[in-house]
Amino acid sequence: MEEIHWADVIAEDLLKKSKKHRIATGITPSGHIHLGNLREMLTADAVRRAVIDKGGEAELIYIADTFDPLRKRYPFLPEEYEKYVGMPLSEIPDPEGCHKNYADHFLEPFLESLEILGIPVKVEKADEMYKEGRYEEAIRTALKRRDDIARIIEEVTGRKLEEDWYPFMPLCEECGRINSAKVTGFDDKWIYYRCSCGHEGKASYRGGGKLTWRVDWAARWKILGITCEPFGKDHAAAGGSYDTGKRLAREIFGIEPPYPIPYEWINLKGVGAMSSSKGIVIPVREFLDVLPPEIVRYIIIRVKPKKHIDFDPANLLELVDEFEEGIKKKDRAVELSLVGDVEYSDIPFRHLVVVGQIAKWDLSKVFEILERTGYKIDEKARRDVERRIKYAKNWLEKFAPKRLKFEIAESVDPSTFSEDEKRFLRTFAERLSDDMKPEDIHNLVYQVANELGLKPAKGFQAIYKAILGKNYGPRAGYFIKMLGIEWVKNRFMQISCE
RNA sequence: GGGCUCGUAGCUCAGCCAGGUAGAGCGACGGGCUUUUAACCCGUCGGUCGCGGGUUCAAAUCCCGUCGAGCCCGCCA
Repeated sequence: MEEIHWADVIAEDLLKKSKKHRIATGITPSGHIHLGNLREMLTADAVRRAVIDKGGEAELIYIADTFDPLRKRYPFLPEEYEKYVGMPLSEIPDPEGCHKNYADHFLEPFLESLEILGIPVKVEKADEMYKEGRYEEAIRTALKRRDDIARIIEEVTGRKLEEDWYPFMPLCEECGRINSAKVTGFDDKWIYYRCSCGHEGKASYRGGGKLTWRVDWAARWKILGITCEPFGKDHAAAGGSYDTGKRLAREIFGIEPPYPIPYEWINLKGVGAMSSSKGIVIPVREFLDVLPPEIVRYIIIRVKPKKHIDFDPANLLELVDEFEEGIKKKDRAVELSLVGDVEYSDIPFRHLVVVGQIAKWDLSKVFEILERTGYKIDEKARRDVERRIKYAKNWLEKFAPKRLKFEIAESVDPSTFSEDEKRFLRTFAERLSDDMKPEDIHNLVYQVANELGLKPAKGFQAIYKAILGKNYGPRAGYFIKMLGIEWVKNRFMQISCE
């Protein structure tokens, strides 16, 4: 039986309702946006592609909650940022001074990442939406129907709202905070408030504050015409924000709530759930230097949204193997992960990691070795290797387990070699000559070992020990050729003549 | 207390939604390749599908219950 990818299942569902879809995503740019956040984007994008593949229309909207207050001074912020707590992210200066404001600082690299990942989004910044008055009607509705909204929230969550609760958070013009003022009344023109800083004032319907989270969410569905939205499991819990949003959408705003796609967290192996506030984070942008976009997409798209992902950067090779296997089999998850018209050659990433190290990341040497190891280097392969070798290098440096790395030892101590090993190295070195091919060199190991009555394995070990200080290493023939016959001879003689 | 997910081979998991003879990869074991970084090829071993009930001609799959693990329910996805 053929297995249907989860994105296709959802797309089918969506298309039963309508041909056209707007899928919403939303991440608060309060800190580095990380791999966990990315799940929302990729879940949405996989569905978008699936809908289009089935002949529908779909687009992605990314709502940046730039008007949300800074909740606390996160560990990565300087002490003086204490004073900005409670102010909207869009109104706080960039902690590193390189962008227009705090929100943009984290937003921009993220948007750059989305582009690399091939995720086309229409970006909406919440602060701008409020300031432009796009929320105006919703705010009026919400204030007028305060009692109905309160009742719904109380019914769904089982918690009691305060008498003076309003679904609106005024932005205090005195202290600049958006989470400290209480609405005291409203008329057609203004919303009146009293702030905990002591200030009393009036707020505009355009940018003078924002709706509280649960109401805001339902309101934006209406304003933007959202038909589908992935969201974290926290919102999906019974009595959570989706449950209230659903009723608010129908009963207050008169729309059908979007098709929900709850998804699970991504755990960093051995560390825990990724969370910007806890500082457990690999910023997405950084990730994309280490892995090609299609692999990053695959990490997430291969798994059903409701299953949690344990992500272990050190184990990536297996995943890449699986991906490369999937290309051949035209696996759907792989198909949904490929970006643009990238073409893969048949050279495994795993192999590039080894070859790159031998070639010391010199491209022409890389090709030389690849050809020697039997790969045909045509245009396609050339482009592919040029692209992926960079990732191999970065991955190796950042995430790879130590055993995959090797380095030429500066020097080795001859006294750590046995007589047999020395004898082997000396004989081997004497027989080495410049005109030998890698294959000849490889064969020489067997010849010499046999002549000396040693097991070939012993010979190989001696060679690696002499070059790397470890008893294993890359294929001996081309490795030695690569290093230069003279150099190897010298090293071996030096050890064996001590 | 509520919600979600998971429990299938030694390990990682697929299969469950649309019931029809238990699958893959890795590992282990055996063999091959003039061992090479977690290379390749062939083969073998390996599972009471957490447990108990129910529905059915037929259940890993659907229903009820139960045990165990993880996560989420304070406006962080």
